[in-house]
Amino acid sequence: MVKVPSPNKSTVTAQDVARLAGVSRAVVSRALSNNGSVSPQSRARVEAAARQLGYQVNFLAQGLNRQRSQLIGVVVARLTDPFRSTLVNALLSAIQARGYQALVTEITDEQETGLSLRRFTQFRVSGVVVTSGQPPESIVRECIEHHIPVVGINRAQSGPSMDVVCSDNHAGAMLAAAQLRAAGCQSFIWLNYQGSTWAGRARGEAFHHALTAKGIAPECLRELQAPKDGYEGGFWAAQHSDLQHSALLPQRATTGVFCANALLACGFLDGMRQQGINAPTDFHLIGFDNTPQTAWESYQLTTIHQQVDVLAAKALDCLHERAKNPELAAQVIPVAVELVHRRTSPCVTEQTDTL
Amino acid sequence: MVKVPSPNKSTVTAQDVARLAGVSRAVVSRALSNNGSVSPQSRARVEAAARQLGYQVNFLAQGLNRQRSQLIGVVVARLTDPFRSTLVNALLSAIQARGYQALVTEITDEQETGLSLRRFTQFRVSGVVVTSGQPPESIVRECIEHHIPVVGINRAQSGPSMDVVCSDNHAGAMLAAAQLRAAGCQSFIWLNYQGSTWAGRARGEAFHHALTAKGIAPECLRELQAPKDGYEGGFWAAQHSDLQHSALLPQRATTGVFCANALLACGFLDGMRQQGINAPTDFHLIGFDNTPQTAWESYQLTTIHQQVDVLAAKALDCLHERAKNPELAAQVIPVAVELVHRRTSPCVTEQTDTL
DNA sequence: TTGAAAGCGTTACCAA
DNA sequence: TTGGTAACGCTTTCAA
Repeated sequence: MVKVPSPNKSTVTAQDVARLAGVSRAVVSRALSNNGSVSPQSRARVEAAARQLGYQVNFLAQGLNRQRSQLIGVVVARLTDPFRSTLVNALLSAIQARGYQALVTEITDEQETGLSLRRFTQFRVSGVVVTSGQPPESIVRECIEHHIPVVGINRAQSGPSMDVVCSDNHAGAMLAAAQLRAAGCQSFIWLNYQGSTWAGRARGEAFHHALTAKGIAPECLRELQAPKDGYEGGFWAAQHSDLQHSALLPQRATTGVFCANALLACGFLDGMRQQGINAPTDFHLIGFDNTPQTAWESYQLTTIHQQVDVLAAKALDCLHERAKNPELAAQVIPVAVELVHRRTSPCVTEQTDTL
Repeated sequence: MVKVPSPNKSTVTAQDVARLAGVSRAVVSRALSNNGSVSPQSRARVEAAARQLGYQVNFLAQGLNRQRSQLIGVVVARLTDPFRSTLVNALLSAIQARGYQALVTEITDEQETGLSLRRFTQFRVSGVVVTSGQPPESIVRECIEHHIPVVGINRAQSGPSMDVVCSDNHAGAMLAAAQLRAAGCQSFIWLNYQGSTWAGRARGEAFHHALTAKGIAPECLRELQAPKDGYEGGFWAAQHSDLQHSALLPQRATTGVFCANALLACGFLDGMRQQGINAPTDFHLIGFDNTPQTAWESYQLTTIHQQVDVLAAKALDCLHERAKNPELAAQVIPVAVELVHRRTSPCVTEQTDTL
C-alpha cells in the first residue's frame, strides 16, 4: 500500500525526490531514466522516494532539455470516414505501444497540413504521420531540418524528404480486375469522385492497366465520376450510371464495377438496388478498404482489404529509421492488400486466369 | 514575399529575434504574446524580425514556464465505432478552434483511463475530456489538485470533481417511447449488450420509466441483452429474440424495439431481415446516436440524434469555466436530443399522445 | 559513482 | 516602455 504523505506542495519535482533519497537531482534523473551509472543502493533509494512522493517527470521540462518530446503528430481529415478512423485507431495503438503519445490534428482543407506540421515542430515532436493532405515540400524540409521525420500513409511522395507507406494499390487493382474477369465480367466501370485523393486516382490507373493487360478493349472500361465523395457520391453515381439499361439488355454482358473506396461502393450498391438492380445478379461490385460496414449483412461487399495495423507499424518504423539516419533517401514502402470475397462478387471456383 | 535568410542555425529562438530587432528577449516575448506593454515601433521591429527569421515559439519552454501547455487531453476507446469517431471529430474541431491541440489516448480497457490522465498531467495539459472509461475519483482529484479540469461526455458523474456533459438520455427514451406508442406498438423490447456503458443502461432505465408512465404493463416490456457490443451483438440478438414468432401471430401486437446504440440497431435490423422479418412492417425499431450509417438507404433507421458538436462545445466550456473557478461544484450539463424519423418507425400523422 | 553547474527557451517580476 | 534576472524542471557534461 503506497501512501502519499500529503499533497501539500502542489507539484513534486526531481529535487524533492533527491532530497528525500539523500542524493542529488542528477542521480535521480539517471536512476529514473536508466541513463548513466547509478549504484544499486542509490537507485533503490531513489525509486522508493519517487514512489513515495508520487513523482512524475514533467514531460515539458524533459522535452525542452532533450530537444525532443515523446509526442508524435498525426494529421487526419474527416475522421468520420470509417476507414480513416480505423487507420487512426491503429496508429494510436501503435504509437502508445511504443511509448509515445499522439498529438492529433484534424484538417478540413489540404492547405492546413503545413500549418499542422509547424505546430507539431513547436512541440518538438519525435515524428509526424500524415494520413490526409499533402504537405508542401518546403515545410516537410523544415521538419527534416529540425530532425523531425515525416511519413505519409497512402499518399503520393512529395519531394525527397518524406517517406511513404502505402497499401499496394496496384496489386489491389489487379486482384479486383482478375476477380471480375474470372467472374465473367465483359465490361467494366471504374467509380471515383471528383477531386479524389491520390490513392483513389492511383487505384483507377492501376485498374485500367490491369484490364488492358488482360486484353480488355478500352471501350469496355468506362469511368464514372461522382461529384462528391462518400456514400452520397456513390449513390449519386448509381442514379446517373446507365448500368440499369445495359443490365437489362437481352444478352447482358455482365458489368464489373470497381470503386475507389468503401463508402462509394456502399452508396453505389444502395443506389442501384433502389432501381431494382442488384449485385451480383445484375452486376459485380468490388470496393476498396474493407471497412466494418462492408461486412454488414446488407452489403456483404467484396472488397480489397487494407492492413491498417501493418500500415501503422511500418509508418512508425519509418520514423524510427529516419530519426537514426536523416540522410536516408526517401522510401516508398508498399503494404500488401488482400481480396476479401463476399457476395457482390463471389469467389469463383478454381480457375487459371490466363486469358 | 518573405525570405528566410538561411537555416544555418538549426533552431531560431527569441534571443535571435531580439538581437535582430535590437531589443531584449523580454520585449520579444511581450510583443509576440500581446502581454505587457511594448511601444508600437518596438512591436513592429519585433514582428518584422520574427517573420524574417521564421521564429516560432517553443511550446515546451512556454508550457514549462507558464506551468500549462496548450494541450487538451482526450480519452477515447474503440475509435472504430462510428459514433465515437464522430464525437472525437467534433472534439478535435472544437479544440483547435479554441487554439488548443489535442493529445489523444486510446484505451482498450476502462482501467487505463487513470493512466492516461496521469500522462496528461505530465504534459501539463489545460484540460481533459473523457469520452470513454470511468476515471478513478482519486486520479481525477489529482488532476484537480494540479489545476487540470476534467470533464466527461456521456458518462456517470464519478465523484464531486468531474463535470459531465451528457446527451439527455431520459428525453431520448421518452421520445422513443412516445413514437413507438403513437405508432401503435403494444409490446416493447429494450436491446442492450452485456457490460453496457453507463449511458446505455441509463437509456434503458429511462425507457422503462417512460413506458410505465404511459401505463404500459411491465410484462409488455422485455429486455434483450446481447453477449457483445456492436453490430454483431445486435445481429446475435435478432437471432435469439422470439420476435419472429410473435410477429407472425394472427392478431399481431406490433412490437417496438429500442436499442442502446446505433450499431446494435443496425445489427438487429439485419438479423431480423435475414429471418424474413422487417421494420416497420413486422415491428418498429428505434436506435440511438444517429450515426451516418443509420441514414443509409439499406437501414433508414429511426433514431435519437445526439448533437455531437454541442456536446463538444459544452465540454470545452466546462473546462474553461472550471479552470477559472476550480472550487465550483461539479455539474451535469444535459444536451438536448432529437428524434429523427426514418423508415423503421415512420412519423405518425399528428396525434396527441395522451393515452 | 556522484554532485555541481551549465544549459534548454520562455515568461514574469522588478527596478530603472 | 524597457532590459536584467530569476524562475520553470529536467538532463548532461565534467571534475572529483
